[in-house]
Amino acid sequence: GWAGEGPGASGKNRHVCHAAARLEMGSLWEEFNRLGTEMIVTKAGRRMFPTFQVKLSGLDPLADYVLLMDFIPLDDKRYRWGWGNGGRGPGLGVLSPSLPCRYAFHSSSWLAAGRAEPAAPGRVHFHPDSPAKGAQWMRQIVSFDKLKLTNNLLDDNGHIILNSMHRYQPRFHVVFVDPRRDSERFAHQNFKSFSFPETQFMAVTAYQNHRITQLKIASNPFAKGFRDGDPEP
Amino acid sequence: GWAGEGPGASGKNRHVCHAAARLEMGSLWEEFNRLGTEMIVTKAGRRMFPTFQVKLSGLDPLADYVLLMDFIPLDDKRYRWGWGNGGRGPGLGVLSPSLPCRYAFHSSSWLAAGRAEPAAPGRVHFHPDSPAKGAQWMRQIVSFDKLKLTNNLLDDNGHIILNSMHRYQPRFHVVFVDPRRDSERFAHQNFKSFSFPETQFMAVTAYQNHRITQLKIASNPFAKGFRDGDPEP
DNA sequence: CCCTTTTCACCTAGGTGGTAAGAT
DNA sequence: ATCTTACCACCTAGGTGAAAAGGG
Repeated sequence: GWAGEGPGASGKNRHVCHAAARLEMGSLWEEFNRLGTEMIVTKAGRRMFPTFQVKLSGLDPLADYVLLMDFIPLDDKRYRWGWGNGGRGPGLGVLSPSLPCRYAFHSSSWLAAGRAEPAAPGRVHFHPDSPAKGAQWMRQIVSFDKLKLTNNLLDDNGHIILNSMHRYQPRFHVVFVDPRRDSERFAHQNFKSFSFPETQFMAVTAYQNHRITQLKIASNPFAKGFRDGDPEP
Repeated sequence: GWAGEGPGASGKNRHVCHAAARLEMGSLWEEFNRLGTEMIVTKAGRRMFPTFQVKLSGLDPLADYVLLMDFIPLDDKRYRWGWGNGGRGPGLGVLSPSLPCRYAFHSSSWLAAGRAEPAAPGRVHFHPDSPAKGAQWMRQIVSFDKLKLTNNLLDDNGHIILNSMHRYQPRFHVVFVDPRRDSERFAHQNFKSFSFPETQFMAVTAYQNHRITQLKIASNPFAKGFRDGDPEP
């Protein structure tokens, strides 16, 4: 679906006010989201799967834009995976209305386990083709497949630093490169942000929900080695 | 070594007049050049080996530059590989003083065989990081490893089109992105070109000089499968 | 005969989750 | 007990020259 701009869309520069972004692979994202998406974080950095990809429209074909992503904590909680009631029955499953887990009855689920760790330095990831003309960005799908997630607070590879067992919302920003000399004064007008709720996820160092593991194996080409059954188109 | 600018260095824009480029892997290029470098061209496009790489200096760190390459015919001849005298003795080897072939006595050599084919459309290859700031270009070695050579006159992948059995000189160009509104009028002042004689080569569809083949196998990591003897650093 | 095309085994380079060991 | 790390087999993706087949 199309993510609307956040509050305060008024007063935006004409080069971004009509910008729109459609999330690609939306049905796959939703399939993961129904189970509770998990993303692996490692010391060396791990790519996201599904990859965050958007189709852009409404840009000025002749203007320059920078595209970037960041990740914001969805709440101030730390989570753990388990039963939480001493194993006498299924977990409550959902602590937040936005944390779906249909299968809590059959297995474990995510439970709040205290306050969030201090937020890591809020890094951003610039799309490596930045800057580029609006026409270039709109020509085809924009893919953030070079973006990597790490749990290493001292990372010096420019990867996105996240806390494991915390929940995050990816955000996508379109920034107009303002050629005016005093462009800093208009910085707040020159960008537009997009947030797709179906892309939120739990950062983990190892998968907790076995259904997530199976869906990753089934849909990520690089995990084909772990598929067992007969293939399907 | 450092390639000097061509004639007419005067009148250049101050953003390029001090630009300098040092060819990387110079000793490897010279080793190939001593034997008579050959580069494979294919329908699908083939990378060069050695890869054309330069270390830049003298740019304005804050100015934008575009980097690109093109290939110019070294003469108006078509060549063929063989003895050329009916097999009664070694070939003459060198038809041009700039076409070295130390080993003509022991094997075959390149011989002129008529006038050159009509020149293919003179394409250029933009370095994919273009445009970027001078500081970015000077930070590390600039590598043209995405550049591919093809003999397909109808190529629509943007590869460099060359005629097989013809000799070429790679050229490297540094172009200052002039922010002035009437920058077209200064286009001739805003670039600087570099030409390294040790990078000239013969375009071929299959290697002719067996020594070239062996040196490629010995030095290109992707050809390691064809090495036989014991390894060396 | 000379040159080009196609296919192939063999590499480099790097993205997967499994697994077992390690850390707290 | 829970979470993290390091290593591994197994993939994708794509760059090599050899060899055989194709074309003029």
